[in-house]
Amino acid sequence: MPTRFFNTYSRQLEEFRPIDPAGKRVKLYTCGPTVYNFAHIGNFRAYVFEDLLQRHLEARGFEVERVMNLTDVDDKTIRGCRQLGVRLADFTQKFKDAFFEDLGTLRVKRAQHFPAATDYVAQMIEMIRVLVEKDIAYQAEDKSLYFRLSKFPEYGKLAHLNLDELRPSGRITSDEYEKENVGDFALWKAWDEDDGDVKWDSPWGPGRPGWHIECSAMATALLGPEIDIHCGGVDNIFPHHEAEIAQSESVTGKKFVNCWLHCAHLMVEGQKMSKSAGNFYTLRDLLEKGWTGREIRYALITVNYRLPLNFTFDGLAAARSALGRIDEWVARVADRAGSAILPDDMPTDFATGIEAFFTDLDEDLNISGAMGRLFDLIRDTNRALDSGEINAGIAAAILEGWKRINSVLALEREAHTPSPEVLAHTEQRQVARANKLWAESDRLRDAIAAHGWIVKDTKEGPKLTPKQ
RNA sequence: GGCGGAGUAGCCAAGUGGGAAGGCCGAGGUCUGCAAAACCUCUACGAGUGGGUUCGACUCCCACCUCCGCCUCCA
Repeated sequence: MPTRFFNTYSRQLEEFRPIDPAGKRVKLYTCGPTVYNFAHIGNFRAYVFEDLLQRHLEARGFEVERVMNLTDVDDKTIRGCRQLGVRLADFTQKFKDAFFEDLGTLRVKRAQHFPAATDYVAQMIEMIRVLVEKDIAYQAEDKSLYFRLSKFPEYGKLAHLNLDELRPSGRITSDEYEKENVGDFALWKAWDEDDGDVKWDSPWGPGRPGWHIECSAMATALLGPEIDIHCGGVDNIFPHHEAEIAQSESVTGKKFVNCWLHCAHLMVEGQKMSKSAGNFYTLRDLLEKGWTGREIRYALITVNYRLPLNFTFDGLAAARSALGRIDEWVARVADRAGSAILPDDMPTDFATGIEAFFTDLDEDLNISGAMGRLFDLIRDTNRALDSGEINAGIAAAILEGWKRINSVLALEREAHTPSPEVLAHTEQRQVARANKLWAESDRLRDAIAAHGWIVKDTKEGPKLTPKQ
């Protein structure tokens, strides 16, 4: 069964085929953060979705070359560094570092390239130069350079907007009067006083690149003129991705992107996330409230990317419970597998269940379906474990299946090893229990708990589980 | 006004022209010194509303209602 994705461009499910003639390498470009603040969970929804995409493609045998850019120069970063009176690079570095730390917390696999816009200004200038040469870019009275939309009739096709029908909104303000056409977007912004010392030299005078050209330049510089998949949030479709297409294709003459994937917005407790509504959360805010990275990952990843995601604390609690169930199951299967290294053949029901996890993801990353398969597998194997139908070899095979599934989900609990002290307490407690010294047993249980472990008495003896 | 997305149990949510997945919560049970945990079982005669097509509609068509997004630098 082929992998299919919903291409924003065609608004249809399309079979995925890489440009690579060998059908192996996949070029993936994902719009990254603007590093002017800590990223919020809405941002991370997109990055977690892209991570699921990358991991699933890899599980399907593709070699993914991914680029995620860092926008480290734009209006907001400039405003931020000016307010603090620090250099732009110093201002953004703090948020770059935080961003990578957050990606780690959410177990997002690292892209091969994290280009920073400020390292690619030369490439941006070169692209603009070509556009000027082709008479597609022009310099306006304000010294800035703009993209001449009349030269790119395709503009609007991704968003399915008819430019002639665009309703003038309040967001088109009067300061755009220098442009030939209100829709023409900036390629190069001429320096002005508000920019402080943030400026680069160019053939058209000092200034800085426009936002859209940043992505075009970094994408084509690192991945070449043709990209398999380009991702972002739905709000990037217009105008950002539309502009990327216009710029890149005007320069290279090639189809910029084969497949566009956009994830829907995230809401918090049914409301649009906003600072004024008091429901604006960075990842750090949630960690402070005691939630873990993988719980947040679970909550973000388990709703299909094309659906608006309502992020709630109930949802986080549900994620915690569901993860606990998975953890118990993994521990139980691993326990039964023991030291068995060579897996036996699984009963076919289990094997098909594991495969179904992946085939569900093949259909536009149907994560809900796939999670259903996983929980079916969990229930079925738990039942079989209860009735003693699973030997060590079969357990080892199931465990292998889980490892494959987890290579996509990245939701397995971190390995914890109990300290010698905890182990000693556990042993002493067994002695106390054998002698029916219940008070002593309970005291030791509390002592173990104080070290962060929960001891459970099972038929096979005491089991230690880390708290959380 | 234009374009697009979505309404399925208390919450999240999947698939499907013919038996309504799965998760969380809840109830019952098994286990247990107790507890906790875990595991098992159960939980929508009904799919925003009203029509239509059909032997049969949650699924297809039409209308309406509600919510959400984009409409020129928000993931």
